[in-house]
Amino acid sequence: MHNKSCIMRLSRYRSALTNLKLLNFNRVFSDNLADAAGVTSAQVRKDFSIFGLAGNRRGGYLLDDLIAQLDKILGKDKIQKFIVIGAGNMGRALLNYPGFEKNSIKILAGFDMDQSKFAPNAEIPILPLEKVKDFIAKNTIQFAIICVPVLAAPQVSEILISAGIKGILNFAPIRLKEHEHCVIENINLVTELENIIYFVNAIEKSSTG
Amino acid sequence: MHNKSCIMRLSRYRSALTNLKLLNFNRVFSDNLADAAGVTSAQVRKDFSIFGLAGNRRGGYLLDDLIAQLDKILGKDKIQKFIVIGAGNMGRALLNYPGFEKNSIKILAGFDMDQSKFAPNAEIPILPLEKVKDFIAKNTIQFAIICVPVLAAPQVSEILISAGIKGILNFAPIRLKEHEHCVIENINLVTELENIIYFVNAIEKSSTG
DNA sequence: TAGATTGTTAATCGATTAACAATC
DNA sequence: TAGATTGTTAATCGATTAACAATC
Repeated sequence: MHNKSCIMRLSRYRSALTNLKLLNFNRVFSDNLADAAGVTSAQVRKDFSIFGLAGNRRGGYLLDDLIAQLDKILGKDKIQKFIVIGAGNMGRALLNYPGFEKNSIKILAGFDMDQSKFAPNAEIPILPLEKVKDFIAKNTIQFAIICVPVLAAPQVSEILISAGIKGILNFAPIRLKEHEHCVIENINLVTELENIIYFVNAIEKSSTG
Repeated sequence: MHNKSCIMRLSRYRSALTNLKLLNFNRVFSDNLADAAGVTSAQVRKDFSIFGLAGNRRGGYLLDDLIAQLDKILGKDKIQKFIVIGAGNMGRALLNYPGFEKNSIKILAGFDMDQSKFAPNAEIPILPLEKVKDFIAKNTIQFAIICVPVLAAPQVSEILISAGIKGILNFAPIRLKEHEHCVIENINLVTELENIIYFVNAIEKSSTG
């Protein structure tokens, strides 16, 4: 099994390659791609060799080939079904995010505890949280995104995991621990901003003092 | 200067500590905190020693002390002013995100090109993009969050940097490159989800095959 | 062929962890 | 004092990079 940053890079390569394709490229060299993805060319070739992605020693890599193979590795050769828990601002933004569909990511429904948020007849329905277990089973959902308040998050993750969810992206500002039967990824918006704030201040201090 | 993951950990420690404080803790041991933040206790002590955060060899660390010192390091001892560019679903979700204010992060305004999004009299106003430069100058803003479509993102970042923005969090699905005068952090939602999908599939394969 | 790029190995680099002396 | 925890040094580990032979 490979490590997280390696997989994140594969995903970035793919994203960069689709941009290059829009510019009518047919082939790329490790150098081009490295530049677009913000890594070194040695890193690109190393990553590719790990996953058996081969090029031509003189002509680089064929764009279509490469994208197709990355799609397979990243599970983009079939639709991946998601649900969103919590239909607050962030939850609703994700329900309507236009970038998912063209990336084989489909959000089937949202869930909330607050009656005023329900929208059972919307294109992507928002349903009561107590229906989530049934919904997961009926639609064989593997993935969920958590956008509930911090206090609700641990409990919600328990419910999801016991209902059979295998992968969670958590936006609630509490670190949900990795689980034996479920991959969990945490994004903490405040932490991301604090990181930026720190480095801006650090640069200022070092240039001032 | 320290590396990104170290600073991200400091931020996570802080977040974990405020949770422990809610549970009426007065002191923590490196062990407790490590558990709450998902790292080893050696890592906690190492990080603390780098930043001169000292404890008591028998009594661990005083919670209030620790939080106050982390606040200083992370720039939380004063209000950090942000703007949001792009008032689509994601942009508006961030404008209304309740977790920022109690973390010394204040969003002063949103900006968009689409007239139908304007809301100059809202509590957090949404203004025309062409006013962004003036607004940044007048309000001495250092930080921005980009939530515009992928094609607009590079141009928007240029505008912001030339207007004096020093730190950017970018949600558009294109990697904006680090800039001499500006710290840039990219979050690509699709990449995060692809990462989860990959590891769920990898686990399934390894347990099946 | 000559030139350029891949694929891979070995070297480097840095971050994490283990271990333990200091000390409360 | 005995016991427990910090603070720090040295060892380990793994990821990144440099370099170059293979080859198109």
